[in-house]
Amino acid sequence: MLTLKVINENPEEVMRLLSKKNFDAQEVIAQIIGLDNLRRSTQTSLDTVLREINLLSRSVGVCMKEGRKDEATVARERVGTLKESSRLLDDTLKDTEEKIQRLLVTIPNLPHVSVPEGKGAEDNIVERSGGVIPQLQDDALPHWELAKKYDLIDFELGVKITGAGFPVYKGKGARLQRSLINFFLDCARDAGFLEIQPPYVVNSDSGFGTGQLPDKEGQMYHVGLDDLYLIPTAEVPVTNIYRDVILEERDLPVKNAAYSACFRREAGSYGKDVRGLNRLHQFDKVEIVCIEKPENSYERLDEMVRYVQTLVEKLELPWRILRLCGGDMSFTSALTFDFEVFSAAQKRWLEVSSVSNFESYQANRLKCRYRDTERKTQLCHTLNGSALALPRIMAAMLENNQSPGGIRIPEALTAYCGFDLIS
RNA sequence: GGAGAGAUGCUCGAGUGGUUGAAGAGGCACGCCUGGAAAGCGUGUAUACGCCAAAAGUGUAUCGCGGGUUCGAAUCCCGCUCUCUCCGCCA
Repeated sequence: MLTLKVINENPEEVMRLLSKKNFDAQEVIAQIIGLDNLRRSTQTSLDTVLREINLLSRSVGVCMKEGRKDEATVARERVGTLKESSRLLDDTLKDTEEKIQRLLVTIPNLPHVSVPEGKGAEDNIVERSGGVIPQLQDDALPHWELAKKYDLIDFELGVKITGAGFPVYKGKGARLQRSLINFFLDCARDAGFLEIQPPYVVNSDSGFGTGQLPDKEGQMYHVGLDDLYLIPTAEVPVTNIYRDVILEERDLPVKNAAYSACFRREAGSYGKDVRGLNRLHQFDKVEIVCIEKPENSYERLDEMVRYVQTLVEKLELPWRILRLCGGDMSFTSALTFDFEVFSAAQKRWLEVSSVSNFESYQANRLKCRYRDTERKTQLCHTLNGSALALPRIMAAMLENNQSPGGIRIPEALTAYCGFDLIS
């Protein structure tokens, strides 16, 4: 969430930037500023009353010791009346703080200046692209047909065991999954990321810290009995490592990478978009997370984007990078680059990665700070990106590399999976 | 799941009602000392919010979390969470 400081100091600027995200902040900003003024004045009054109570209480002790009982009684009675007003002020303060908090979390992050104007996906800007889109034979199959033909993935079996969106990978399909995970983790380590194996289930504090709660509650599977959530991405547990943490400047940047299964309810999805591997309730992903000093965070974002690019290149997939427009960006992001690979049989681009700088928006929720050179604490910037999500990589790989002789495995992976052809 | 013990600052650890944000030790930082280092000595070492134009300063809150008793709570009472030990179960 945004800090009160930013809102108080530049309300006009905040509103102007938010309009880029098609968010009209005028009313909520006015409310917050009003409530914040109330909060300040209430705290000032409360502090004054509490101070007097403290002084009087101490004097009671002194009076009793010196035998001045009458004075002590007077002080005691005075505290009694002050106590009542302090209770009222305290109620007002807490109530006001809660209201401010509730409003703050409804405001999305400010977009970076380089974010293009736009309403939706059609306004995203292609930043750069690479690879070669293969010319497939006329009877080329989409990946769900290939998966069946070569017995790589059984979607119906998943339906039986769990439900739609929980595929069962078999044989070379399963081995390919495992290879991709190891490949991505090894690449991340070579690029300087520390490998983390996080819990797949998190508490609500963690859900709040990264912004899934309260607004996106319906997107996560909830384990009611224990009030825990299945993670929608490793971003949640990994970023929450740094919740309520004050890092030293020398610790930055933090660069973590984690594989996890990801669970998403994807309520409301349907149709050809969700066919096969295109959208699942459970999938595998390697995520990279960085914590960085504010002045370096965009440089770090750039590094992460270039890193992800090396992955799609090694996998020999046709790719492009989109700079998301204001209207298509997530609630919490300041700048996002999406990676898409071309799935040649479906003849469409599939999103396989999203790399974002959240600036201090997540850090403010997380209370993730660092001590700068002047020993002052300030909020870190947090960034993350998929590197990469498996299913659509698998889809594009199967489709693009098919030929009458079978499906070719890109060279970078053969050492990991132990075969170079699926036939 | 059953029984018991506990939770204090970066760490260890004292503290059972009255300037205790918290003794002491360690760690860390800076300074002195040294040719350099060690040792030694000295100083400093939480966070949040408020007041102040700002710095200096100052007020309030925080001893797992929430509530209560009291003029006053780290200290007493209640609830919750977590950790540890023993038993049971178990990959």
